[in-house]
Amino acid sequence: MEDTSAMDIQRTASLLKLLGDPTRLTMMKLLKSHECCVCEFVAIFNMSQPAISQHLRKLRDIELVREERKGQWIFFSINEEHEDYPFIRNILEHLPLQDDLVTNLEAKGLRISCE
Amino acid sequence: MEDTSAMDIQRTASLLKLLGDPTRLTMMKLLKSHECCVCEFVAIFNMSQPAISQHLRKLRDIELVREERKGQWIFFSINEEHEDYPFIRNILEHLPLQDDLVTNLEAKGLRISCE
DNA sequence: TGTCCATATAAGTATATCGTTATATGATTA
DNA sequence: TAATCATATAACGATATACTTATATGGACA
Repeated sequence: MEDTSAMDIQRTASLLKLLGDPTRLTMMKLLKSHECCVCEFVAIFNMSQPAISQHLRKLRDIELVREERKGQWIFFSINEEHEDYPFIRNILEHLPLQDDLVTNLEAKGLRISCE
Repeated sequence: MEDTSAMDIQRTASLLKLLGDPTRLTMMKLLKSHECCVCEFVAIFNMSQPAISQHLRKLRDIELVREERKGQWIFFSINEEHEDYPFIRNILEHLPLQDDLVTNLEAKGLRISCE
């Protein structure tokens, strides 16, 4: 029988491992203040669309983010209902705002809006 | 308003990556309440001595832990002076105590003490 | 001084991770 | 319905990671 506290360590370690990638960590910080769609992330990170899609899948697999289709696009947002969200929010609050990434997108006319 | 002591995304990501390993995360949690030497970790994690040594080196490389020789042994402790220690402490406080690992060591007579 | 013991490093291997390009999927819309 | 667009998946390669075993190092102390 496994010790339940060891499982907590285990789960926390895999959560931290997921957040321990600069692309995913920035994604999470960004999503804390803005919903974003895949193509926006592609523009922000200057990375291929599949690479972005794979990062988002990892975040979604453990339900750190949610997706919602709006018109042509699928928007991702932080799942504030996640059991570990308070813990995650704590981590994200230690990071500098990444809003300039979105501002730059807007400046280039690449920001998607669905109003 | 965001916390003023904002951490660099890149540096935070590599810190989280380091902590995102169950062995190292447990080590850090343990070190928060007990100094431990390498051979104690070997007994606790049931892992080879070089494996333990390599994990500790990673933690020491970014100065999360300090080492101090006491007699034959080298004891490791948490570096509370680390710039990011408050952040790290926050993470560790989210974890269940791992003191039973040390208690079990004592029960087996494997706990090293230097008095 | 020489031996012993704890720890560190070296070298090698298996697996994981993160990117790529090519292709599939599936909703939207013309 | 067919074309289009955004996104997902597949397949693959390069590099990183986390172990292993073998060996080196270096302080403690007989």
